[in-house]
Amino acid sequence: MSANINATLSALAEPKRLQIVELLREGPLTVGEIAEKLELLQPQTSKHLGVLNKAGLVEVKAQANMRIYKLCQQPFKDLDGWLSSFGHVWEERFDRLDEYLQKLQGKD
Amino acid sequence: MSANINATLSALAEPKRLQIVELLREGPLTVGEIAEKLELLQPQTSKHLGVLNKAGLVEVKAQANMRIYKLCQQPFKDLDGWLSSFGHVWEERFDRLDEYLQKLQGKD
DNA sequence: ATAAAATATTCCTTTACAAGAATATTCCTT
DNA sequence: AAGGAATATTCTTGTAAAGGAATATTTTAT
Repeated sequence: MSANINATLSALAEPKRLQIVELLREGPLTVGEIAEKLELLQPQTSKHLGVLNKAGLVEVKAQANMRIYKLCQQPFKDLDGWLSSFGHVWEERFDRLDEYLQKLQGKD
Repeated sequence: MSANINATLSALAEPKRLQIVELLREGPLTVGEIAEKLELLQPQTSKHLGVLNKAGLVEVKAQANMRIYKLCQQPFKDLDGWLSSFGHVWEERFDRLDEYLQKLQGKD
């Protein structure tokens, strides 16, 4: 459903949001806990979580008057899949730069 | 030398730059070729390549009056490594949300 | 019903950054 | 040496987005 690498990368590119994601690796947390652990103000914590949620990186569950946020796994799997599409680049024994240079030479 | 995930993510978050990186998966290219294939103007192509270079995602080799750009592998490996640090999150059989909810219950 | 706690939302200001256009630089060719 | 090709740089402008402060919303407790 979501292989939107761009959206995932944009959401993760913001330092505070990256921190939030890293914190959530250890398990679900409420907004207040996230704000406290990362020393963020509550409003910006909520806003960042909103961005992460919109990008599909995070999901919420309401519990009493608080919201518990946890990571979604799909976008991370997608990102991992995308990264593996680079695999063959490193696999190649020869440096394709040499190949390219020879190709240039041949144009004379 | 570089495990700067933030820098890598920021550089990749820009759509055109992501395209450039995806294009370079298939091998080294000159600025002109990149600009042509992605239908970008040369100045912005150079600028995006500059950003990618500064972030360490790409390296240049001067050849005649052109510059050949190719991907660096380290940052992608780092990113892959970072992603695998999420592994244990999905591995866990039980949803830690349940665990968290029980912990909340216990606070009464 | 009211107050208080937890979270979300709005408004404003500031900043970062990408696009566009023009120009500068570098290197080759003749 | 001069001209042209490939690339880089500068300057300006427009825009998206992050931070701060204040306020609104929702839920629980009394």
